[in-house]
Amino acid sequence: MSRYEKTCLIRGDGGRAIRGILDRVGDKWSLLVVATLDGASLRFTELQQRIPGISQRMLTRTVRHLERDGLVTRTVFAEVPPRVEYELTAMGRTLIGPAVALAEWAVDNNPGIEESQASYDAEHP
Amino acid sequence: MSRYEKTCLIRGDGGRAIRGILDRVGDKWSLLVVATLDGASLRFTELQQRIPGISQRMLTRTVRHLERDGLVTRTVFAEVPPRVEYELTAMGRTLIGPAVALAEWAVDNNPGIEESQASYDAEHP
DNA sequence: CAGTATCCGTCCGGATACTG
DNA sequence: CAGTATCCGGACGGATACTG
Repeated sequence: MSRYEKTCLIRGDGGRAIRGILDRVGDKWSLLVVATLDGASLRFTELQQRIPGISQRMLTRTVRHLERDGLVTRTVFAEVPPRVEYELTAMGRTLIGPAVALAEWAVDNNPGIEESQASYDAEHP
Repeated sequence: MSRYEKTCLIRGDGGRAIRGILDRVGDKWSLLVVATLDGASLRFTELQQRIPGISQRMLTRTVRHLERDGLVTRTVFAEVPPRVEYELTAMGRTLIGPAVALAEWAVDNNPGIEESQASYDAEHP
């Protein structure tokens, strides 16, 4: 596939593909939840403990969205006290690859970006 | 690098890396602008014409952010009428790869996601 | 042509309190 | 334990009008 065909994947259909995925996992917590569930089946509280700073409300919302999109399964055990386990689906696991690629890019380029921001801010008072 | 080390790239530092990149290009238009500038030097109006639906204001804001982050160069020609050309920087071009990977994932999995959403919505009235 | 300026509605996300 | 309910501030993004 040529370079042009590749960027067409982004621009295709007026950017619908990118827009769709960013609407799904472009928010503050989704990719973090997915990465945290990689290879592990975790309960609500465990998930919350492993994701510093996330509130109960936002964790609930995030896992609900991920469940609706078919990226995460939510299993309720009929016990007292209640137990709920979250796990990645097969589709959810396939997201890890692209997400890691993006994270690698972020880590590699953060220094350059911050440098650019600093000089931009210096020149634009 | 092991799978675990990979997801650490996402979760590392409390998710700072992912958070940083999504704050940068996780908005509605940034990746679309980057993809549109791939391999082309374009003027403001050309850019706007190739990105259906973007307003003058949002295009201005988006290219300014990308310029500040060092992903795009903005070249002003001292002419009348004014001419401004936008181009990807070397760093900007390196973003295309990971972005395309994400777009590919989006295209491949959109059917599955929409199916999951439909059945979720059916079961949760 | 390539922007700025202004207004404005909506959604996101945090804080807090309450519950099956 | 695993949520829900409510309130709130702020950022995002669209529409419109104006300008060097």
